[in-house]
Amino acid sequence: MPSPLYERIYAIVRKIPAGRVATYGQIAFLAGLPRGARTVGFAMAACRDGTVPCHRVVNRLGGTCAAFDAWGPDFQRALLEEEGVRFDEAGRADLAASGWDGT
DNA sequence: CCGATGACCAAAC
DNA sequence: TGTTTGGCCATCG
Repeated sequence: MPSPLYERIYAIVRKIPAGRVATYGQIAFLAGLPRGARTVGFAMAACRDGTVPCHRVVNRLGGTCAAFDAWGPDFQRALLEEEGVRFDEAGRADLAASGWDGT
């Protein structure tokens, strides 16, 4: 059972609706860490709960994370596309259209 | 307690 | 447009 901060981050990630993606900075802000995007990534790295849709969490570039690329970048992208997330020609998630505002 | 690391972000070149 | 530099927060040795 990780620190309460982790649970808070996980709770926020779990609140992300399908078809939407949130950035680490956004989650960090909602978690109370306006500048702790790195910490959020660290928490995601330990997201072995299985109940956290970490695949809906992407970096500000709208691209997939290195860890996801490890098992296959297309995996996360296809998964998000399956949920309805729009992608541009650059292969990055369209945060402007499918970005999660926190609602 | 201090130093190093990391699924990052923003600005600068 | 793509790459590089510095800084942020939390965890581990």
